[in-house]
Amino acid sequence: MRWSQAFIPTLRDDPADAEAASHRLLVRAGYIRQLMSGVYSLLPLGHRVRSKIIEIIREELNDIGGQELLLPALHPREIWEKTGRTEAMADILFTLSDLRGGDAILGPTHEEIFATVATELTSYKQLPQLWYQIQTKFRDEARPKSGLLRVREFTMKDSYSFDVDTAGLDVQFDRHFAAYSRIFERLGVTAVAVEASSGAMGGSDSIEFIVPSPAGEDDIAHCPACGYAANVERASSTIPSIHDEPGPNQPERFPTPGVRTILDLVEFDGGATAERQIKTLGYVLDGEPTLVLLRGDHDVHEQKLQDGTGAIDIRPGQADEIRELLGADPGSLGAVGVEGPKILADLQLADRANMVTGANLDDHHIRGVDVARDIAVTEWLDLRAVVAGEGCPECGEALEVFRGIEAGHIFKLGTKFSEALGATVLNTNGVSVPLVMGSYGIGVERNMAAVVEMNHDDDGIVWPVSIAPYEVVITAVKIDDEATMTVANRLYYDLTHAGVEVLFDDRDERPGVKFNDAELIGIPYRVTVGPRGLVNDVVELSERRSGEKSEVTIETAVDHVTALVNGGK
RNA sequence: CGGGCUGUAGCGCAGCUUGGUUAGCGCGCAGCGUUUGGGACGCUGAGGUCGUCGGUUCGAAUCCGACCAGCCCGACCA
Repeated sequence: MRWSQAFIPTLRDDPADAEAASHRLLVRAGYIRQLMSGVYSLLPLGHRVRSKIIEIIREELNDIGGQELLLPALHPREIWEKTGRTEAMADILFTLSDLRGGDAILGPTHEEIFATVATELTSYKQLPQLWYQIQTKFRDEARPKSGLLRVREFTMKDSYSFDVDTAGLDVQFDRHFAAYSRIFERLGVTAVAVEASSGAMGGSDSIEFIVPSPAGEDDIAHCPACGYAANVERASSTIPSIHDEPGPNQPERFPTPGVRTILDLVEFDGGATAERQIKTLGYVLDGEPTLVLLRGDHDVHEQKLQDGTGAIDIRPGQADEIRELLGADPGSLGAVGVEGPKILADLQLADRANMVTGANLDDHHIRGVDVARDIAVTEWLDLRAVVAGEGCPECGEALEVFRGIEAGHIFKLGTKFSEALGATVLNTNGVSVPLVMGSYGIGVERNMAAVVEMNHDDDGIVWPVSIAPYEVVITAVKIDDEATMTVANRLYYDLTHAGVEVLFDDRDERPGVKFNDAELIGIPYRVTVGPRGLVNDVVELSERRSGEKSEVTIETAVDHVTALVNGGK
């Protein structure tokens, strides 16, 4: 491509409000433009990168036996009703109606639709099957942000496996794990596999591939000693146990004027340290008032609350709801003697005694609380958010917590979708059994952004050769110099015919502008052609990532570049 | 969904408090000239329903109201 003819609108100024480095660079370098909140146009450079990412994914999926198909983005609502996910995913569904008044949904994911297609499978002899598509998803995120990292319309490679039993599922799951690892390696990102919450997908197991980056939105607990890694939505940890002094035979109420918080009670004369307090939170789970109990210095993790209870709609109770339920305002709540609402207690409260909690009477607390004796706990759950420094559940060493981008996610679904949609086959015994499914997703544009997050410097993007929009840029330093243009044109022709993707900077710009633009858009290699080198029959070859420059003769330039490009793939 | 903020030329912004000629600046863009191996300079010029609708007023980018859009923090999120 001749740059003078290309649509590459680079910008001098940073776009407003671009907090993520990848967003700022992709906009400045002319890859993307925002159309509306969470919706982006991909300009030619962006489209080229996207296409290359897709091709890598496609190759790896085909390699593990995947067959590509393409399902609609527009779905009838009634299929989604069958699995209950019009409820479970209600807050992100784009919905619309057609001219006949029918309800439709823009697909946020495709388990239902693939399962519907899979009803055509009839025998175990047809299994295993692995189907995938590369297609546009729509999710009405409440708050899109960080450019391509969190959007409302995006391309996803989603694959679905169908097996007659869980052993088959395990095989397909492991194959995806391997394929995803290769994909991220080829894309030029480090992705850490971590245990994750399955959320609204349900199912038994899921693994996320996380690209470490402060621009991400997931927190990962990681053990540097043994390699344990899990999303904090699911991570557990060990903490030192607390020895409680024996308390009174009965809990006793005492006045605590003005005490509203855990910290207030720590500082209150006659109060208690946070470890000796019970924190009582009022939640509403699927419309049902519920008390959530944790140690005073621990925080609830709502995803754990959701996963532990199976509730779909979770929200903190309003002040008036809590007062109606317990008779006191937040700040004086407790579960001692409470009957009626479900009481969920964090595992760390088990066996604790002589603790302090709210009395459900403003300005009063209760001390000497023995959890087992005094509180009618409905269910014990792991509800506590893991904090850095706590012990690894596998080996006990101190955990680290880091931020990352969810670049891929693989799920063992089981039979939830196949049962709901009637996707069954006959097994070897002639018995009709639901297909055992897995689903596996990679967000294409999000990975584009993740690559940029991990591969940039002060001058701009540094693409790996594998997905660079062009592999080489030829910079003609002086376009009105006949010798320069003769050599540059020749190189452009020869390299292109050698199979190298070349961007030929033949623009009427000053050299500094051309160098800076080439670095901003991140082309891995640059061949600089100008009078200064041509007097010695050489051109300059430079590598974007290292900045290293070398001179090669005109005759050997094509071979050098071709070797570099092929070596970089 | 709660809180905060912003909409003025392709991009980044000033002007609004205190209403009053042809609404400005930087970058970018077009023409001409000088320049030319790391973001050049001069001259000339094109480009704006001041987010939308309504109100107040002799007069609204400016004051008032509603709406729309976007951004940030939080909540939420396969």
